[in-house]
Amino acid sequence: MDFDLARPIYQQIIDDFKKQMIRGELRKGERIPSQREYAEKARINPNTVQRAYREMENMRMVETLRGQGTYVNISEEDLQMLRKEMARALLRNFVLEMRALGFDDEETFIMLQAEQTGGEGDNKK
Amino acid sequence: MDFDLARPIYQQIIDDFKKQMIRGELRKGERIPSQREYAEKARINPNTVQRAYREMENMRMVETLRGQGTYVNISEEDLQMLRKEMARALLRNFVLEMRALGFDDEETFIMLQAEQTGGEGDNKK
Amino acid sequence: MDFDLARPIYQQIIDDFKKQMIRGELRKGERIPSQREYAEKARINPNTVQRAYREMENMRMVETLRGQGTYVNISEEDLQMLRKEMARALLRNFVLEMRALGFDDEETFIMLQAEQTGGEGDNKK
Amino acid sequence: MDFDLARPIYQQIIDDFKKQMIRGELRKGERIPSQREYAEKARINPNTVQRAYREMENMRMVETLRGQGTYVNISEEDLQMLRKEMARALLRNFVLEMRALGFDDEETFIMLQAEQTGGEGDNKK
DNA sequence: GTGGTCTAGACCACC
DNA sequence: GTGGTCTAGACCACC
Repeated sequence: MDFDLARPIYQQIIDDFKKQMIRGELRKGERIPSQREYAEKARINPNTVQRAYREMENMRMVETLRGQGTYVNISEEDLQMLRKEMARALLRNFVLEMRALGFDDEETFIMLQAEQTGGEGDNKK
Repeated sequence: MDFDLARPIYQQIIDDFKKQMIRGELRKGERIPSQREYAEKARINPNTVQRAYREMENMRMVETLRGQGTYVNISEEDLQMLRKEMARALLRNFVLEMRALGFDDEETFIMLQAEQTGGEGDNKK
Repeated sequence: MDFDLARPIYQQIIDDFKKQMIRGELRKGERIPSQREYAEKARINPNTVQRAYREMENMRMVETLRGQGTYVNISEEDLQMLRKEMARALLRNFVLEMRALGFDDEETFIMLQAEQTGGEGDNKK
Repeated sequence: MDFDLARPIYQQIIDDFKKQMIRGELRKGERIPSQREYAEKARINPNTVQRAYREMENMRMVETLRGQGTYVNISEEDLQMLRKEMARALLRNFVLEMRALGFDDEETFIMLQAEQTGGEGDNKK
């Protein structure tokens, strides 16, 4: 048996930005906090923030302008792809976990319905 | 922003046993590995294993016979409750995460269907 | 023949807190010493204190606020139950020990009266 | 706060013999096990047994005949004194503990009656 | 062999 | 400062 480790912080930072972008809380062209600012608020090492920002730069999620700051730089198209990817991962994991508990897809399906309506009311667009 | 920590090892051990019991791989009366055995195989400290075993003892999931070993001790009833609880947690988390990505329940519903049939074939009982 | 072992320290710690609560010396909402503080005063290992505190947490005798401390959290009702339980255990043990010495209940009864009045004066409410 | 240690084994041995004598299970003139025998059965160090036997010898509870064994040697009178002493200690401790739980003597008295009749039937001579 | 208790101490998040 | 997790290892009773 192997144990799950904590997801690396720099990846958690990236995930957090991804979610904000997907939710529309962070739009193309907007400035994200400076690395120093972020590190202080989150009380983590600036190097960790730098790594997250660098990877987002590589993925073209953001653009860094030397001496000016870092700006969101993601196309609507890429955003949609990202959104679908993240949903797909959630779905896949969910289905597998339910099966591991011995629920067949039919049951999972019914339970999802119950959870959605029971949870906290409707959530229609 | 707060970061996710690793789930404590002793809890991961408990979760693992829970899953094994739910799947019927570990039945009432069966002996689980000794604390030392487990610690050596998993290469973790015996104290960590002991904490997991002690908590399972407190939850009445297992029964410990000094000098003899630790035995599964969970009623069919409790097992069913456990199974439902774990499923409920999965469902709840899944629904919330999908909403956080901006999918409404209808969409989530449809995507689940797609995932189930597309994933790896049917999974009917 | 088996010999009596020392009652584990962590249980003695719990018993001590129970008694303080029952006597009203420690009331709901009050803070108990930090784990380190207790360990230093009693000159025992912090882990031993932590085990006692954790078990009290599990029993809902106290509530732990991370980074803040540990607070008494027991209902008046539970306190009364605890008090009766502890008295019952004392009584049961006392009766059995007296019988083991060959005193019948009548004799025990009379001796108790003598002890109470003779011991250190009255103790009426 | 100080913690209770285990009562020394040699004292536990002595207590055990005292109780046996008081109950009449061990009478004057009877032979008790050899030190070696006792140590093996109880799986304790022979030195510990020797200390217990030596102290009983000093108290004139037993008499040791070199090369022959150890024999109970206690007068009926001393036995009665011993019995009363042990009862007195039990009583004293019981009364104090009940008071510490906040029960007044009247209450203790009534609870004792309930315990005696409720416990396991009558125990009249 | 088995589990139970305890010490010593590291490292961490949260306040 | 607070509590939480984990390692390393001693020593013990019980089988």
